[in-house]
Amino acid sequence: MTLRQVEVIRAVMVTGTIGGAAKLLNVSAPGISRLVKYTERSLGIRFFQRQNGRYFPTPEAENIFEQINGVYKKVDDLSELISKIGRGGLSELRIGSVPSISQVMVPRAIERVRRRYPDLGIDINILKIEEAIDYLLLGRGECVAMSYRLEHSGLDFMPLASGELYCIVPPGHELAGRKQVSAAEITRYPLIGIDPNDPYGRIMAEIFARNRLDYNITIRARFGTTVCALVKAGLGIAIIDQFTVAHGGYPGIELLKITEPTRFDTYIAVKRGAPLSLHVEYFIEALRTEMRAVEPSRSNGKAVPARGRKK
Amino acid sequence: MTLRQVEVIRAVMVTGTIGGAAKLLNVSAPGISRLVKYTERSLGIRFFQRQNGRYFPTPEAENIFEQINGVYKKVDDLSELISKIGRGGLSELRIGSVPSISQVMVPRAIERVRRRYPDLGIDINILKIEEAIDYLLLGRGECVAMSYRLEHSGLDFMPLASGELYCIVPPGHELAGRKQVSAAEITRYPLIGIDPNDPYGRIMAEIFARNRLDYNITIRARFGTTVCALVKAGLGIAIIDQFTVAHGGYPGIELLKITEPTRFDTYIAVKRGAPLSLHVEYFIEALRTEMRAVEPSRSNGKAVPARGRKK
DNA sequence: ACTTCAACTTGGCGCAGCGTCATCATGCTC
DNA sequence: GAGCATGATGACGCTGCGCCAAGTTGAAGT
Repeated sequence: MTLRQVEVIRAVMVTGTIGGAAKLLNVSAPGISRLVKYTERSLGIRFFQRQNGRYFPTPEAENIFEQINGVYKKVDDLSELISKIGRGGLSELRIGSVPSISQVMVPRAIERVRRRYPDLGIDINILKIEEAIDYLLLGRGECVAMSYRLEHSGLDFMPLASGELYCIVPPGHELAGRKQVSAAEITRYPLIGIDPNDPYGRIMAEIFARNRLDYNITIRARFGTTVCALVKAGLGIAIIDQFTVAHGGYPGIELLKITEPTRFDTYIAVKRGAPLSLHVEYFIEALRTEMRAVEPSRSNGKAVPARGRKK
Repeated sequence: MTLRQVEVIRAVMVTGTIGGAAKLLNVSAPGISRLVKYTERSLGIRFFQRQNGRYFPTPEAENIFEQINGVYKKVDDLSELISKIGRGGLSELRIGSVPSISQVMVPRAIERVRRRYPDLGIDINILKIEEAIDYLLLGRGECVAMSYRLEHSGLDFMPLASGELYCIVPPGHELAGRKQVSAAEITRYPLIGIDPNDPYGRIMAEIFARNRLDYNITIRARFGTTVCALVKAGLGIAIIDQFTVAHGGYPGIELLKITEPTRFDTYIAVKRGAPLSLHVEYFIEALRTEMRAVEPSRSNGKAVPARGRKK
């Protein structure tokens, strides 16, 4: 007894004719005719009386009809539940992100996720570095997009994308309109920066350190967006990762390429050993796609397989 | 969503492994593996987490599991009902027969029916000719095995089998041990017969009429079995159709072939236009088979199709 | 550290269920 | 009696799903 048989029998009972059932099920009549006959033969039960080319149920079939409808209803319930879950219902995607990535890239990735799972509940958290570990370990979320990798035996890191750093200046600034600037030039202006104790701040600082340049942070902020706001307000210039300002993510400032090579690596952190939900996998893939799309240069060929996270 | 998929998902959930499910469903593991994967892919839902070659349900699947069990239960109910009906439960075979056929042939046919439909309720009626019409027209039964065909616009007749007539004598009778006797010889003894007004009786009488023989009925009975009993008691000899006494149906008498050709036709009568139940069709077929098996001579090749009653 | 084992996965193959269209038989309608 | 609608049947092709054999991978045993 297959579901197909139940379906077909029911359709014939409902419509009363083979052709009607065929139309109802969007198939051609011969298939229905054959399947009904085969089913009757294999079960040893006659469901229908043929009377002048018309089908009507036998007394036995009346009994069966109720049961069939019961089965059908249950299957309907099941299908509905499945489709609800298929659209993301009944479950929640809980993810975190450091501020730089959450500014532009995460919303774009989330938009993709929403399209794929319209009913999915989504919980996004902006986390500072130190919060991310607990966030994952305590199961408050499934993954965190981070701007560097830290060693922790309870976490796994997967590379996400690599970007560059830019120098941002307010419009009308002396440097505005320049194609690119060197690190040395940057140090000649009042700088707005992130606390170098913060790993994010260290990334910014590293470029000067590498070139043994002295620099002077006039204002320290914690988030890249704050930095942008301060720059926009004309309080100085700054260095920032490209993801924070991608897609015109922060209007009213100008981006300047930095002569020296820079690199800004991002990662997805997950709790080690915890299986990933389908949704979060989709999110990670979407985020990776979005971020690689703005990567400065990359052969961009191979897509990292979604589940190859071990080793 | 096919029932197969539900079945497989459930089996995997229950057993926890692909192999276990395969064993449970009596198929090989690759099929299960593939179907599960295909189903997950096509529904966009992950039912199982793969962990160290072990399957366990995702949180979503837990929800679905209940529903699947519900479907399963309903399908089980349905299967049970179907198998009950398949064994003949919930319905009744109601048939009638004239005495001559009911004596030996009907029970043998019914035995076949019982084997095929162990749970089928069976109602057998022994009917005199005149009762048969009402029996059918009022829907008291679906068919009647009769020993001749009558014209009635409300009934249809289908040929059943043709037999011969025999002369029966008590053991020790003068004719006992003879291979065959002629009609003329029979008339020399006291005869036990059926009322010639009764169509059944007329059949017996016809053999003498055809040969223009005078004969003398000393005792008149109504049923063939009564005739047999009277013969057995030594009260005379008689002519009787072979079906009544087939398979040693009436021990204690001797059968003598009659020299002249004889013929005893039987029919199945059904209400015209009324559809036949599967059971009664099976019964008719069984009865036909039984009766043709004792027919004196027939190429015995072709089986009349069960439903070819029209025209 | 190497082997072994027990799972699942993958590839290749074959059958049969069920889809299609074309054609035919039947009973109803005008 | 011609035309129409409905099913039945035949021929044929695709694909789901069965099988076996061989390849992975993590866990356990020595």
